[in-house]
Amino acid sequence: MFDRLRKNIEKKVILTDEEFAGITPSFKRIQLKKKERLLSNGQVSNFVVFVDKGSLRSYTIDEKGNEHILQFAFENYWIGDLYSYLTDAPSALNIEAMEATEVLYVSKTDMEALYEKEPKLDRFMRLQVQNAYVALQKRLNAAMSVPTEDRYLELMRVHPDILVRVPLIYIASYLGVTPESLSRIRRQLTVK
Amino acid sequence: MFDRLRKNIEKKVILTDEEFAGITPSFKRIQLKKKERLLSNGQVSNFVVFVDKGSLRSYTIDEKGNEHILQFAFENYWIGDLYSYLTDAPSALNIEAMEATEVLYVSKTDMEALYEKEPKLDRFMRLQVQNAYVALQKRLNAAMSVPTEDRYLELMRVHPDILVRVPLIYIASYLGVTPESLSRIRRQLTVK
DNA sequence: CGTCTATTTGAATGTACTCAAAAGCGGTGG
DNA sequence: CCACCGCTTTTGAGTACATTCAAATAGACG
Repeated sequence: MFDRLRKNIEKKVILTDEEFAGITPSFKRIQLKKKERLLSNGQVSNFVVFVDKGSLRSYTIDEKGNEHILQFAFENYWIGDLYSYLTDAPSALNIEAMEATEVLYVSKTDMEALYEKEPKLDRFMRLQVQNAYVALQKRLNAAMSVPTEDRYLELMRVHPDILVRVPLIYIASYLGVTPESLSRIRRQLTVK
Repeated sequence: MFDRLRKNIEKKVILTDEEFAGITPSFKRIQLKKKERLLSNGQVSNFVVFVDKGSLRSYTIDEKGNEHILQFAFENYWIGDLYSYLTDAPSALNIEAMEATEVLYVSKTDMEALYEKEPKLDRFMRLQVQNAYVALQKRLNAAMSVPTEDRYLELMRVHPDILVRVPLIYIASYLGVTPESLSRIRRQLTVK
């Protein structure tokens, strides 16, 4: 039931069976249909979720109505809006299932209580955020210095599953280009 | 001597005089001349610094030899390479003084000892990283969805001091455009 | 099978880039 | 104190790359 969650946490901190059992009651399993939203912009992200099955994307919508994907989340990923979570301000993000998805949901209230009760989880989350920060910095740097084609190839290299699970329009949005441009880049690649 | 540091930490956690006195011996004051480097790529960033006076920039150099600025750090900023710090891997970043600068330097060894000794500092750094993450996410999103001109104006609005302290070439690099392009954008703005 | 969405392709446009050169500015040494 | 040197900023011209708009094709799903 919570195998995947435990394995994920234990990549960073080891828990006894008792400790883990103390955590699980705060996690609620939620089923999402394709295109169903976990968070809509304007709402407060007073939760965090762990993806047990399926996939989601978080994205903003600009004033022209264009979507910009910030993050994909597959099995074993954590997702939420940290800004909104920390400040209790309305979120600018939307978080939506890309396919039938199951997440383990913890409310902010429960999460803060867990941090108090189980310091290892506190440490776990700190490491989690640090890693996320590092990954984000790398991505920003790539966005500024690496051609779209190379970033596409790199993404496919690191996440070959994305190609089959995620439509091109979303990949294009994640890379910061239009679907048309990515389609052309792809064609160039098949020619080579 | 450490007034600015204390004020900075106490924006997030309150320390008694004793607690603060327990921390300061780990900080070493370092003077940097203009263009002098705190970190060169290839070195391990086994430290973190607090900027007490002056300013620095962190940047990468791509295979074409172009620089890409990731971060500016003025008075009251913390800077280092978190990735290299966490993993002990050689850094891809350069950190360089933009003017005569004074930083308060803590080695990783000392810092980890301080975390053990003073849990409040642990909490402080966690909040620090969380805020940095949130700011970075916002910047990535803006880079994808907001025109350069608007990002330039926003930067000037939030940091009017940058205009006078930082050369245009660095601002251009931070925004992810060439100096020529930013110069033209600026001209457009004066016409309007 | 039909409908809705995703992907591809084409043509015209625009935005930022490169390369080159001139003008401006600041700091240093004579 | 001024002249010079190096670096920054501006300007111009040509080019490359991604965008927009429009339309055709392909695929997915009920």
